Amino acid sequence: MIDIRAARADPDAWRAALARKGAAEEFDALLEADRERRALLPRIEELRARQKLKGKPTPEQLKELKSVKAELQALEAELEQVEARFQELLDIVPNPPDPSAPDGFTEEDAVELKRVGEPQELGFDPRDHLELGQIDMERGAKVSGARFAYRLGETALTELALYRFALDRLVGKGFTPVLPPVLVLEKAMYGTGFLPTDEVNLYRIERDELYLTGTSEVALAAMHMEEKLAADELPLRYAGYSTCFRREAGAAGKDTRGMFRVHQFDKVEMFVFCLPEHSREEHDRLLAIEEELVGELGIPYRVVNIAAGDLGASAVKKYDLEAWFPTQQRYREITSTSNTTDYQARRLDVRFRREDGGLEPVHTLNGTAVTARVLLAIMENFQDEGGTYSIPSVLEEFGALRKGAAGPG
RNA sequence: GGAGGGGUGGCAGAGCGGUCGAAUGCGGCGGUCUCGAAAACCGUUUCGGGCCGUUAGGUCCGACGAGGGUUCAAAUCCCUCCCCCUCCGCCA
Repeated sequence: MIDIRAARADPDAWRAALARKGAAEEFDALLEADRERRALLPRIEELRARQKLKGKPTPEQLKELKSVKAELQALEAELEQVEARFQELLDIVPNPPDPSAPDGFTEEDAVELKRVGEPQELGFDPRDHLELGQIDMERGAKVSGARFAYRLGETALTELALYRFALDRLVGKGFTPVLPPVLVLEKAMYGTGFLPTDEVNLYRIERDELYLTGTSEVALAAMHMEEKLAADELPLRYAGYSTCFRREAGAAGKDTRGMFRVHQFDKVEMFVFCLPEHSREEHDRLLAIEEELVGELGIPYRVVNIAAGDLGASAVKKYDLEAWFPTQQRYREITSTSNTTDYQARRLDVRFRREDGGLEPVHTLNGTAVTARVLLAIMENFQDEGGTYSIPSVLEEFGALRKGAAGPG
């Protein structure tokens, strides 16, 4: 949620920034609800003050108190409605974008920052991951439905090596490795901003009122919810490894072949809690780490700066790292890192204490280290004419075999 | 799954219809004392919000696991839910 007092103090600047996310009207409505709320509050507080009494009331006082109560109940009912509307708007007004996020509302409005590595001239028709790896989508569909994959044999080992490689590198950079829960309470989903807006993309366990997380970001961010951190323990940097679950509700018909877009995949995620004055540099640092990992693997990629209107509600700025996929003849997203400043921290109520004693929300950031998609990029980019692919040597020590086997197992 | 106990300030722990945002102890912070420190003593020490004020601050409201109810009035009484602890059973 946004800082309503800051917004109230400088409404024009906030409105202009939010307009770039297409949320100017919601912002206006929020300010209006805020005004109504603040008109009502003093009246209620005054009545509550009158209601207070030490000791037993006299009959005359009792009569007076009963009339105060009636008046109070009417105003409180009114306030309840106003507050509900205020809260509803506060839930949906997004974090205003950083000035350095480009204008625009679509994927195409993203600005390319750089390209690294040359896509290889293969000189033959490239095979995709289904032809190169031991991946069984048919049985996945039989057992779990569309968009579920079995990875077998060497493919399974190589995928695991990839996660182990990423965790190893992150631990070397001071990240704490975490195996988090993947089922979380509603308040964790709400606090991280996936609810109420992304409800349709979440798997929900109705019987136990739990949600399956679409990224370990949720459990990592919520780990410190309702906590007061000490300034000197920041930044806290975590590297979570977990399976991720997504309904992909808006993606019908998109990326339907293979395991490029599935309901269940695995991911190593970076998550940082830091001081507000450090979040920009932390964001650049997360991007640098993503580049380093993909660079070590030798995958050709580009970096894009996502347009303001294409950002999620929480992010003020987002970089995507896109790998070259020979069969698609284009760059596709493999990692993404966002600075969510104090937006998540406010919702989750994660604060820290300054030297002078003041409590304020921390800043939070997230970034993908690797996902199964990186494996697909490895397969496609390092394949040979015979239908096998070579594996980056850095993965060998983590249990990947030197050569991938050809064709499904 | 069964039986019992409990959730109050940074921690421990009282309070069990009004004078309680809350005794007391510990811890923290400031001070006195001291060459310095310890001890002792004095003071201070929750969070959120509204309004007033340029600031310093003032003032009022709310919060005793969460939500609802009773009452003029709830930490205190009633209901529902959540969480924690102990024992037993079950599973790993």
